[in-house]
Amino acid sequence: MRVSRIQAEENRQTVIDVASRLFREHGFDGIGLKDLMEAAGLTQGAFYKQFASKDDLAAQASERALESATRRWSAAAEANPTDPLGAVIAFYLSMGHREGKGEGCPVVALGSDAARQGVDVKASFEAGIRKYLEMLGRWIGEPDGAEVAGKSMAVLATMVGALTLSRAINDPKLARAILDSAVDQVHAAVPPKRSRSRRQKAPGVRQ
Amino acid sequence: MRVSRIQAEENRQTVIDVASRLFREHGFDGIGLKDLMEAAGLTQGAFYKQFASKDDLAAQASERALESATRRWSAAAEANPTDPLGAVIAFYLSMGHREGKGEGCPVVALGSDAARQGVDVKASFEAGIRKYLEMLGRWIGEPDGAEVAGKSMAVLATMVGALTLSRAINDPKLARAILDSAVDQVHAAVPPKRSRSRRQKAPGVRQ
DNA sequence: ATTATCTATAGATCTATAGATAATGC
DNA sequence: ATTATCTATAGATCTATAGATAATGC
Repeated sequence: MRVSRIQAEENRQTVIDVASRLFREHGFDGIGLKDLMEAAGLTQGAFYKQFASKDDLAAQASERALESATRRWSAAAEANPTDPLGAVIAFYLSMGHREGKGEGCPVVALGSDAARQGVDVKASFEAGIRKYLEMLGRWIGEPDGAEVAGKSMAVLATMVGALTLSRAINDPKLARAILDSAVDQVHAAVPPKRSRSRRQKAPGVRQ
Repeated sequence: MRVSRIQAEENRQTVIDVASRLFREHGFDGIGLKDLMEAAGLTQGAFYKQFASKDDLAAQASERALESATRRWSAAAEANPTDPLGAVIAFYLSMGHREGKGEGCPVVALGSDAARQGVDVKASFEAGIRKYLEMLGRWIGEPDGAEVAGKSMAVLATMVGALTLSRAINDPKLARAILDSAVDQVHAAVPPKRSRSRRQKAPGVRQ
């Protein structure tokens, strides 16, 4: 029943991948080790040779989920180099993302859960969130560079909040209206490149 | 061991109140009926004379939590009639709110959990969210009234997202920066009354 | 000889139900 | 007589561990 080291490492990676999806779908408390291991093609007994505890897996699966999410942002941005922020906003604030919890943003799928977890899970989230902010900063960045960090934070908050709200309600029309409003607000807060510098100098406009 | 109808109804209300706090602290899956009932001063066996199931309590406790949250918004607004929105923003986007999950906004404390629940829990959240939007709309409302609903949604999204992000990370400095950025963005999107109409007519400024 | 995985299980906990108890409400 | 609450328990599930098994790696 023993497998090679290479296979064992592959199995470990599969467990993390599977967990990053199933935790997003059911929450950390909503799925047990038995189901997680079976979804990875193993039995529950193999778990503790690979991970110290369920919390340990939660931290590693969170890290993996955030990595996958930031990679998706990069891919969307690279596919649309003239408007990377617009491309990310378009898929993030979409009804498809609302419905695709398992492959979607872990901050929304597991944000409430993460707030109840220990430092390791929160460290995974913090690293991913910093990565999000870094990317946003690059796309929002202006010649003078002032307030870019703050604007990135506010934009990310709007995105996370809109998707959270859209998923907590039944009515798909209200959900879509919330997502659309968030798109509008981000576009207003970060004017498209062509007219950005002109708008910035308009009097009385903060941020 | 039997109590009067009045006392029984009081007990039921206590269970809902206690659950609205403990669910926010531990999540729907993070606390059992035994602990919930004991926190309300009863034993587990009394539960099913009062509620049909744990899901039933989850829906009622969500409703109660949202009612309590919208009441808190009203109170803050009435205590500061010249700037109700500013008053709500100030306590909502504060480090105190970040630390007070059990008495704080249920959309942030239970948003990820609510997305996995059935229609009843989501209906409780939807009603509370509509109430939030209605209040924001009243405070943001302009003479022409255009786009108020959309702006309310975007503001609520920014608030919910910023608090969610602040709780998912370890670093209190980053948490505070995120909350502060959200305050700035809301103030930028909704200029204070005195100068609102002037700012609205500035060219090139959307929303 | 080592070890990745398996089967089996300990011990705790979960939701839900059953039957006893004792006070209410008619 | 009714019923709100209690004690007790069924049956399922949870995390974690123990010991067996069989293939790897030396």
